[in-house]
Amino acid sequence: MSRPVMKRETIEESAIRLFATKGLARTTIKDIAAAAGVTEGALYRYYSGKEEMAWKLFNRELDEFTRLVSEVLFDERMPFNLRLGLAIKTIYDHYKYNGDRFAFILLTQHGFPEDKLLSRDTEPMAMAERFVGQAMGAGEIPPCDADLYAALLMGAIMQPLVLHRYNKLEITAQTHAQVTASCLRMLGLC
Amino acid sequence: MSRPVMKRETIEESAIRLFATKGLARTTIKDIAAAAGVTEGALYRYYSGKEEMAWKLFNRELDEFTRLVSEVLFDERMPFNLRLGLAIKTIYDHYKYNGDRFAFILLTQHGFPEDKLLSRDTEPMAMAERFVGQAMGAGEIPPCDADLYAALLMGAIMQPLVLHRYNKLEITAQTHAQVTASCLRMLGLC
DNA sequence: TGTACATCAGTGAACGCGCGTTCACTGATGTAC
DNA sequence: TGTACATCAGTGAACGCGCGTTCACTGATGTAC
Repeated sequence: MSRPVMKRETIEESAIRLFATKGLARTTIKDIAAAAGVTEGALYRYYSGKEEMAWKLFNRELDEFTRLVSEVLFDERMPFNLRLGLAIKTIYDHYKYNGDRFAFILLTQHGFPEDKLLSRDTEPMAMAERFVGQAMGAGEIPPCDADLYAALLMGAIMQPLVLHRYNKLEITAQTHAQVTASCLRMLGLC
Repeated sequence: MSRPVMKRETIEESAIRLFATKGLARTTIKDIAAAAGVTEGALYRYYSGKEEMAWKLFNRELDEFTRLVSEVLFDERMPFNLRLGLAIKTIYDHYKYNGDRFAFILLTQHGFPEDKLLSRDTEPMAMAERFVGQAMGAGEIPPCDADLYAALLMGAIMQPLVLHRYNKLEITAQTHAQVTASCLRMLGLC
């Protein structure tokens, strides 16, 4: 048995939840510590500071998201339209069951300094672009700017989730299917 | 002639530019004052504080944007598809010629406390929803959730601009036309 | 088994600095007469 | 026209507080013998 009942996970969950709801800047170390039931110093056993913690958690969650979606998006046993549909279902499910973790990467990305954002490698955008590129190469999508279509796709898929987070849009069990249908029409991938 | 050469506009322009590039939280009063060529106290002649200034500027810019787009989006002399195309052109032009002002409303919205966001009335989303609703009522768009389609539309239109701001996507003179075509396909409005 | 020591997650109080804010003041411009 | 005064945009220095961070310490758990 590992030595004590470490509070690391509790701290990280509290931080993510607060970052996702109040934003990076408005969340203080004191907030996080209180939510996690520890004192403020405890945080520094695991991270060198607030900024580093936020950035590491952000990368962890974004990598996890990209991995999850890539798995179905590039499963070559399925046709492209089915892959996209499953990817969208995966995204909406992930949002449904991990609202805070998802909202964290969805809403706080603009809170980091630009140079940090630019240094990331496993971008979701690169993933989307690769998908569109492959479908285009296979002749399933009319020739186009893969990166522009990737942008349109990501924007359309994510915006409903942002709005839902602000209680401005209802999301039902059918929503992901309607989003999929719309995206397929947009891409000309039917 | 109004009394002195007031620095108010300079301060506001500097603030918007800094907010748009560094974000609300990372921009200090000292930054704004330095960029505007005034001392820090000058700001308080026009605003009661940093928060109030940011919020007022945000509302001003968002209202201006909504007004601009509404003008063409609800011009009943044109058919719906033309209206949407012109609205998208208007948006992309506004971004092109007022990059900082646009990026300010595009990127800093998640930096305000949620209750402030919820109190706004002239939402761009409401505008988009109204447009989709009208087109649907006229039988030009197959029946659907107007609010979901509005979300998809807004997401698709805005995402390329966000990415361009981070140097992750090129935008050319033809981009807005490609975006329009994609959106029309998505809505089934051809 | 019991005793002495090592480890280390978390404490709690203090620190100090960066930040937003305040305010008595300046000096240029406009107004009264 | 000239003189005395009012106005008020912007100054500059000080303030104070909220915040992230530090660090000597505690006490529970594991290890050596």
